[in-house]
Amino acid sequence: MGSDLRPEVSLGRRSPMATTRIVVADRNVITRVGIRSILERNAGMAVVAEATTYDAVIDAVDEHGPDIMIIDLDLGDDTTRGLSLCEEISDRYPATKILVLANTLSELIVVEALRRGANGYLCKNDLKSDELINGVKAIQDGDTVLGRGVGSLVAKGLGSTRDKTEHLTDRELDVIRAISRGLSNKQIAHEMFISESTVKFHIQNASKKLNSHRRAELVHRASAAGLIA
Amino acid sequence: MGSDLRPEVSLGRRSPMATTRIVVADRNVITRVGIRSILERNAGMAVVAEATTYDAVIDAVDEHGPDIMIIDLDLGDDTTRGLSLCEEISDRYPATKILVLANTLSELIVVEALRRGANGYLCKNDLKSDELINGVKAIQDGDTVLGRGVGSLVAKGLGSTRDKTEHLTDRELDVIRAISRGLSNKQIAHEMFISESTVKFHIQNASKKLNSHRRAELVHRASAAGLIA
DNA sequence: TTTTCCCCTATCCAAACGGCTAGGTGGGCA
DNA sequence: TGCCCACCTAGCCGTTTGGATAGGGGAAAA
Repeated sequence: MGSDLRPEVSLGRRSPMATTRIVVADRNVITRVGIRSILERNAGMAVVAEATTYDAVIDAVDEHGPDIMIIDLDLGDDTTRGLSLCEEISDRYPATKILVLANTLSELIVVEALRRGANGYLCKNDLKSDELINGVKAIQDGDTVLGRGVGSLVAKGLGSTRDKTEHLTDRELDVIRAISRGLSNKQIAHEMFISESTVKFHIQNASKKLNSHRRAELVHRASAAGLIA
Repeated sequence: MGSDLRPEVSLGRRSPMATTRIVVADRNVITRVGIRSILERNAGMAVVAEATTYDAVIDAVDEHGPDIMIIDLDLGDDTTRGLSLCEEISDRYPATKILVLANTLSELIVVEALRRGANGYLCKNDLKSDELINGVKAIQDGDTVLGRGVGSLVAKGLGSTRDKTEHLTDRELDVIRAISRGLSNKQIAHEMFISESTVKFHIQNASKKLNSHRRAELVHRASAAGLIA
């Protein structure tokens, strides 16, 4: 089912013995070293660069033009930038495949990443070594790889909530962050220089998008989706 | 400053050339491989076992009696068990030093871990390879190691909020988890087979401990502290 | 230019919440 | 044995919510 989404066939440029050149982006050394060890244990894969910031990722891709880019979206404190990064890389270097390696599983992020050009999405938790290796191979062959649990999540979301989900507006996020700090609508209104009605308006819209019916749930979902700190 | 907390001097049992035997507990392969690679790059350190569940940790320590145990508290879906694990290990194997390697930095967890026998607390994010290595060495020498940011956090918390913070009871956590799912007090009461009054009671107690005044904030704090998923 | 989207505002009402006080039970530890 | 603590229950009252409905303005895209 994965390959249906992006039906590109693998180009002939990959001879059987060529090494796959990989760039790894993750702010965490342990993870970088771990990925490198697992991949290089496998003949034919070489990690040619590591990056820890969004800008460094761009530089690394510019310099090495890797076959595959393995990236944790969560480099800075803003997952949104990681998503734009996917877009930028897949626009400028269509030949470079992107494998997102996330900490958390969030429907919102998964669909958004795929939409912006990611070729795969694996969740670090409970990932096995060979799943990583096979994932990389599959992606290089032009498949789209969704890890265990990810696929069904996306499938579920695609039918029902995709349209609602889209993404939250800036003001909606501001309001949610304020709520997470325990502020009442009145306090939020005052802080944001808007009326209480508007606060409620934003909350209701955000609630519909995240499919929640209580502000506590709203905060939790936004938090779990990595939308707020 | 770290060593002041636990002033044990290093025992003579460590000859200069002996290898340090280490057990690593983390549910994430990438992390396990990463830690192993970083440590074994260093002569004199050997990872003798890896564990991915609470029970496996106990088994591993029973079997290998390691010098150092590196553990991510977040093995199952219950950090509390990770904390009891620290207690159990430090009780039964006082010679085994415990280094907690956490994903998130939470005052609550840090103080609790130290109280229960952890000898160090490092945060994976932005950790450098040599910080890990030096941390392990320092811990083996009997020091208490608190990573960048962790120390000041604890110092800050020690004065002010320690007493209130303590820890949440099981029921309180259950209620918070239910709240995060968007349930009303009535629904929670029904689900937990208790009265609505009791639900409110638990919420109020938990709120005092986490110093919040609104259920949304409560959820957010518990979430940020890693107490709920 | 028309549509679309984000942002802002308003009013209504039932339900839910927070904060409080004041109790009762049973297990574990000193 | 008595104390502490986690757990459970009750009622009150003012405030805050959720949910619905019904608008207007401005900026950008189609």
